Amino acid sequence: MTYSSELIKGTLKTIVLKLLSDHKKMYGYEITQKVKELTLDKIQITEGALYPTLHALEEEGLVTTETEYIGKRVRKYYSLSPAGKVKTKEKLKEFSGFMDTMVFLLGIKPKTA
Amino acid sequence: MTYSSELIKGTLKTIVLKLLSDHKKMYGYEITQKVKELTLDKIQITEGALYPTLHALEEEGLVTTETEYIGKRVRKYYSLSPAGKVKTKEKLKEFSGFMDTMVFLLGIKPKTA
DNA sequence: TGCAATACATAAGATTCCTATGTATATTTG
DNA sequence: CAAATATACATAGGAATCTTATGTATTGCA
Repeated sequence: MTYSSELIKGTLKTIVLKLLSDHKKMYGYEITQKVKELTLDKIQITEGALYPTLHALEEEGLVTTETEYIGKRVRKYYSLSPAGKVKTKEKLKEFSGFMDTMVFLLGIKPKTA
Repeated sequence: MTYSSELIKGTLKTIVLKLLSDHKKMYGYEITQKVKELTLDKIQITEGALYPTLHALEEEGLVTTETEYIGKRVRKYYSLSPAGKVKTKEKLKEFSGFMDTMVFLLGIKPKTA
């Protein structure tokens, strides 16, 4: 089962930033697989969504890139810039607050981890 | 402070359905005010988003309407249909699951209410 | 050798929301 | 009492974000 994609909307940048803050350095395909793995296939990031997002993050100066070759195949690694680290904290805080609000509004009992 | 609207995307229908399930009968403007009130202004539903959504819910057969006149001013009440009640439960369950997934993925500590 | 996986990328289209605008009535306030 | 604000509906145009589809190319495996 995959969550209807409308729920994912607006959260992709936050997810990517968070993963980069945990792993220092990741490439696009790796990010799609990591999300799949961590969410037990419940969230699938499509490449058509991810790559433009990564390019946007780069343009915003939130990530830096370095290209590496694995044999003849190119791999583009992304890392958080200092501004990206700040932005990540902001995004996580905002999302956290949004969820608290939604939990209250919808009367949902969160799984107390 | 208002949450950046991108986060709200995909949740509007769920919010409306939930409010209708709590209040039996509400009109559009009332819904915008209720959300504002319950979220302490943190979530603002614009009319440009709400009315088309209500019309969509009606077309989908999830709500029924009745028009009332307050003096000369029209008021259009919305209520959940049986199918709407079922859908509400589904949507809430889905959103709840999505949040659990996101909490894990983003390493967020939910406010244990 | 052919299929699946890895790895990048973009274009066209769908969805969902916001901003702006429009209409009209009712209430509050200076 | 006039003007501003609040109530109450509605839609069109545009922005943002994602999906689907497509394209290119390399690598691993059966």
